[in-house]
Amino acid sequence: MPAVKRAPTRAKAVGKPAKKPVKRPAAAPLRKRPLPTRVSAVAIDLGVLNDHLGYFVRRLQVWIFQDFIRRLSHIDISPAQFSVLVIIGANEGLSQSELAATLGIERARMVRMLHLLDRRGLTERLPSSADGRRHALRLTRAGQTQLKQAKALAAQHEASLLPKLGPERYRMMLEALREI
Amino acid sequence: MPAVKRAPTRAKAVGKPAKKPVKRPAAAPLRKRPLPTRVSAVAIDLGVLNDHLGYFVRRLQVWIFQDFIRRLSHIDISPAQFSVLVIIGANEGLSQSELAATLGIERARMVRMLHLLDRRGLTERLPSSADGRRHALRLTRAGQTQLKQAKALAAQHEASLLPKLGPERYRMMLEALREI
DNA sequence: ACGACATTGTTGACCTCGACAACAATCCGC
DNA sequence: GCGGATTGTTGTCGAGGTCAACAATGTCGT
Repeated sequence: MPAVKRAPTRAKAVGKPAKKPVKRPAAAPLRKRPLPTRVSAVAIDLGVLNDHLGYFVRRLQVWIFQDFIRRLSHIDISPAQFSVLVIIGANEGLSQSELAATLGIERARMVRMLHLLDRRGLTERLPSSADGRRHALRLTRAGQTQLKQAKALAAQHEASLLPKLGPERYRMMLEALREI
Repeated sequence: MPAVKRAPTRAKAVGKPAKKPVKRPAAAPLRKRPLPTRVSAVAIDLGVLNDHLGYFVRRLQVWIFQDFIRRLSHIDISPAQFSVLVIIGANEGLSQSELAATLGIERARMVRMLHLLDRRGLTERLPSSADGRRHALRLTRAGQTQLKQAKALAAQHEASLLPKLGPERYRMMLEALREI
């Protein structure tokens, strides 16, 4: 009986000393008669996934983000960070809550993000004149410079989407999505 | 000087005993003159984000997934799990690698996902007849039943998108995305 | 037939991110 | 002046993506 007794790979490497005998087998015994496997290189059927917008939107989003991340990897700016910098740059003095709500990011998450951007010297949190609770956000000089570079790279990224998606499809989708 | 000395919230609560004095202040000293804050309820400018397809695709994806998750919360099936069940159901006997590649999920991730679905009794990993390395995947009886329910709920979810996005926009986008 | 190499499934470890809960400081309305 | 809401903050949990290492197995060239 070949197959499937291959679990005990590197039993106890560095884990904590006390930790149960480790659920080694992982994939259960499974002792049934074999199955014809797949017909090999035959295209796999997506089934009802073909009728689900969410599936395709997800795939497209991941694909777009990968290209974006790759192109901005030089300056180490993630899509989320880019959106934060853009919004602050276009709305100097807004609060963290407004920023978070605009981008659909949790307030708590935004705190840590801004903390990082602060440490990198890209953003500032100034005391708000009217409201002692708020922080008025703005870009530092360095932040403005960085944002300019990021925008240039992001524009290249965006331009690269056109041929890959088809110019008509691209414009159609962008227009449709803006309205939603 | 009010504002911004509010960091020391719950200094050391439950954290480990030895753990540095904790980077308490978090938001740095910042001692500059205030800034006019925002003009309050004025709509926030998205800036160049308006020209980035990725931004809107991301927002749409998150929005769609939230609805999906909410509707399938009864049976506790995530979008990723749903896609896995659908693919297995439509391609009985395929391998984990094929499945992972089809859905754009890492092989390592797929292992743990299937481990969970196995434990829930929805899927099975049978020894492949031809290749001792592979596992031939398929749904258990319970998995088929569960998938049927999930498909019904997912169809409701999908139907709910139509009015919210507009029927023409919906069909246009689904068609466009399928081709990519 | 044998050995180098590729594939498959698996585990461990790390990191990002979303979601909650709790909290101090502050503001607002009555 | 007091109760309740808002803002920024920290801690914690869990889901996922990524990468490296490994054992078992299969494949191919010679």
